[in-house]
Amino acid sequence: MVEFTTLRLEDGVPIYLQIIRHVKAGIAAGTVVDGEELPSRRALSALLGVNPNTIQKAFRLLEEEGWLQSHTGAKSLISATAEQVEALRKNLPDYQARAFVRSMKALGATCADTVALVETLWKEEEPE
Amino acid sequence: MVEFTTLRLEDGVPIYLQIIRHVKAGIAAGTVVDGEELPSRRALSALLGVNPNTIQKAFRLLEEEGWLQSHTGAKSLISATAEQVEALRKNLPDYQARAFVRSMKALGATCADTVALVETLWKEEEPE
DNA sequence: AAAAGTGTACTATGGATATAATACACTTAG
DNA sequence: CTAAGTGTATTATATCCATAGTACACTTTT
Repeated sequence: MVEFTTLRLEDGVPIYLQIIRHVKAGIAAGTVVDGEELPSRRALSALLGVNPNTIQKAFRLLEEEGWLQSHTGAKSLISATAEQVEALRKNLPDYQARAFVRSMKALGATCADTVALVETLWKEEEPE
Repeated sequence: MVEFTTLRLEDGVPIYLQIIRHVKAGIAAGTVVDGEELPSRRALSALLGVNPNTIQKAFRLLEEEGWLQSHTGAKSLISATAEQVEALRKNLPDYQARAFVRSMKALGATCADTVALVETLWKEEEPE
């Protein structure tokens, strides 16, 4: 069952996008695998305190992108081929890192300062 | 005059927020200083291809936060005390780095991998 | 003084996001 | 089989973002 208890919704970003990214991040990290079961729309709606239509929108878009399969009446399952996973694992971190580097350069930071900051925060942030 | 020619608008983030962040980043980087002149609402509207009301919203919020001063009929000027700048220079990079570290952890990346990726992209990205 | 430029305000419209409330067909568990 | 759970669809409402057009007072330039 795909976990959503670790998903903390932040405002400023559309909820349905945060749900989509959470699923993709799980697939890229390997904690979510092909064939795995997803919570129902209604259950996830209750868990996150979000309207069922918002969950449906996220799941519908994920299905259109080929990351899950749904059949009326049955539970939805993750769908991820090896090629899909590999592409995701390759592109997702790269994309995020590029945006980060760009923003840090805009702030006038140096490469060394940025790396030091990342290393410091990496250890500092919640040891799980 | 505060420069906006380097601002490349991306979609998915409200335009008025991108304008606000661009100004703040400039102040934090030291390329935008106290008393500096801003382009008029109409001029910046034409430059970015954005509605004047959107520019006005960004400038109004910046003024409410104390980053600029406007007087009807006259041009708007940057307002940034030493304390404001120092706080910005301290908090902005930290905030962005935290979000980055969190997202990279969600993708299952290691600290070493992340640092290596940042260093690689830092050199790669546009040498201006 | 006149004209141009600037800040500011207002109304109206359209699209995206999110909520609310139903409704129905299908699958699964009892 | 029956009931509960599930996916799916629909209509309506509210808010935010952005655009469009207009208007007016003030400042600066000419």
